[in-house]
Amino acid sequence: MILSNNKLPVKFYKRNVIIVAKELLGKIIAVNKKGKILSGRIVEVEAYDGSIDQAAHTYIGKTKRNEVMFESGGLLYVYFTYGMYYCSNVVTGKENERTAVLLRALEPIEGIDTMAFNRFGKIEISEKQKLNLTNGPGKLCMALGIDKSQNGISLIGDEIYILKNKKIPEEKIAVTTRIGISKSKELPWRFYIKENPYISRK
DNA sequence: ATCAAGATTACCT
DNA sequence: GGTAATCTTGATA
Repeated sequence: MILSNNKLPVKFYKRNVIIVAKELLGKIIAVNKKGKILSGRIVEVEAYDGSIDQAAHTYIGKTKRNEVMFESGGLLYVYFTYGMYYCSNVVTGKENERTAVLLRALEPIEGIDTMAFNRFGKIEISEKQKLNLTNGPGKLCMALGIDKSQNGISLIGDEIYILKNKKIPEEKIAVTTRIGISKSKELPWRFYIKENPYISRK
């Protein structure tokens, strides 16, 4: 059973997006749906910074869609993309810093049966399907039941929160360019835990 | 009003 | 490797 009295404090989030991105690796994100807990260990993330990064939604300035990213750190930014998927981000930095960390993959921990149902419509899944449960930004939102209604909620609240866990040492963090973008491709802002089988791809 | 692009995924060869 | 699915968003008129 995951305890919810060990949440990361707001201060954790109000720092530079690259630092927060790396430190989010290994932490536990939990969703509390009417008392039912779904949780997973964060194993892959990407940083987005609207001040210099053309791939960030906030690069163009504030819009209705991206306004949550302009708030100060500690909120969840959820957006809808490709007509069918949601993606979750952790807002970082100070107000108007317009930075966030995209959650790209989790290692499922608690509520795996519910996640399996959310993803595949059934509870019994193979080992192979288990690896495919939360290994992508759209997949993990589907598994955890995250949608637009959670856009802007506090990560210090009771519905969605992230728990403290020991820091992943630098030598176990892989650094690469980000996936699925066409602008600012060269920025090395994707981070994942080396050797982890639940990452979206090598 | 119309349009192109998109921080993706599943399924195909 | 490639591509269809599916629709919101932001830009342009």
